[in-house]
Amino acid sequence: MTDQRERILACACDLYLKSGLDGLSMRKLAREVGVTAPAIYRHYDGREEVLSDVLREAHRTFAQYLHAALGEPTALERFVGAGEGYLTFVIEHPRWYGIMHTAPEQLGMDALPADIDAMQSAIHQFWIDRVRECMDAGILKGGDPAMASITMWAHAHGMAQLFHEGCLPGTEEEFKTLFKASWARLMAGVATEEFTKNLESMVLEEADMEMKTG
Amino acid sequence: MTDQRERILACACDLYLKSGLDGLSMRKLAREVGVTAPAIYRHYDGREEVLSDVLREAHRTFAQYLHAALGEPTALERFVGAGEGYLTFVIEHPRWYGIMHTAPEQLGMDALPADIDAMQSAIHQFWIDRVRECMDAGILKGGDPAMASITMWAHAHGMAQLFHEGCLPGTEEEFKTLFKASWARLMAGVATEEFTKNLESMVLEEADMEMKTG
DNA sequence: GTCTATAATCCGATAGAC
DNA sequence: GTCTATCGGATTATAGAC
Repeated sequence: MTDQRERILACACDLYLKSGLDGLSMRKLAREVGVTAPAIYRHYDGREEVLSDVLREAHRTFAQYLHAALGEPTALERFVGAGEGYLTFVIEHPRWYGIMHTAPEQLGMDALPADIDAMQSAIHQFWIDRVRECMDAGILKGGDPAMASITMWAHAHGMAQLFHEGCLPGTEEEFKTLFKASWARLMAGVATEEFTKNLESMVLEEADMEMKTG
Repeated sequence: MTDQRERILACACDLYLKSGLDGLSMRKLAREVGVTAPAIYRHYDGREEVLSDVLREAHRTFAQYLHAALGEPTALERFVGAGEGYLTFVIEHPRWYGIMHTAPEQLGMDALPADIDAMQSAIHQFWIDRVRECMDAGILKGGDPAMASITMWAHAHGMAQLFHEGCLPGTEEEFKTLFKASWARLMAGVATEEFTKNLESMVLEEADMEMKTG
């Protein structure tokens, strides 16, 4: 029954979110479902396939948090809304955020399943679209939206990681404030205007040239 | 003999750098050293203590990469040099970078040993000092150096993570270029000047206020 | 579809001989 | 200091009865 497979997946998600990757074994999963271990193999080929489904659920949930911003009327609000969705997901679902950034080999896979890879690409593309919108609206500086989105993506991802590692002091609420203040610094730039003038002509254009020719 | 303990540590580092955390078991370590497993316990209380020493080596190496920048004559060059040291370490030693950002519990420890915690603090402080120098030199905008350094730290860390996860396309050399271009964007800011003017008066000051009163 | 039973591996750690 | 031998536990996964 597909019914039972869904029950198993639900339990697998619960178990992972509660105990982490190491806590998600076929035996414990079976106990959680209320059957014995071999019964799981009737519905899943092995642990790897279970993890794939859990990972799929993580991406689905993450995409929901982001797509909520699509209801906003302006490019700026969709941009900010997507950022807030990201931030909320990071705070509310650290474990799901974690598995999404766990190397496939560590999950016992040689490579990511194609459909999950496609979900990642779609999420990445969603971000690029939000950035392009804001470029067109004169909110973000012009240029390649994919490049600018990498900068913001890296910043957000780094903040999330440092928070989850406990490298940033404070509670969740303080982290939210810290995150937004840091984002604002990224928007405005950390260097002085005088220095930036020199930097832009020296480094930025040179690097963009290299990227286009390389 | 301390001699043998050093040999074991060297093998443990090799083994970890080659096979990762899961590949570093007491049995495999013993085989690598050329003895049997119980012999390791004469020099180390257990796996946890071995991992502590490996982690210590990672921090030592990382600190060396950063401190090389202290030979530079100006604040800007020390700042840039530290950034390049960071980038080089990230590229040359992904596994060591990885273990430095692995949760203590995942290493089988309840907490980080005090001396390693102190090494982390020293590294963090080193960064804040470089930022403060550049603020004093008029290169970076004024404010709390610790806050500005978090923004840059998060960006660099995020770039490193995305690179190691394979989320960023390209070779190591292309990543270097990408990293520097992204850094330049962080220095100059991603938003337009018009938008930044509004943002600064709306969000940034408000957030800084919250941080100071909170 | 689920069960019992079990195979086959791996692990950390220890006792006691030498 | 190192060995052999072993304990006690975990895991994935399968065979075959029901």
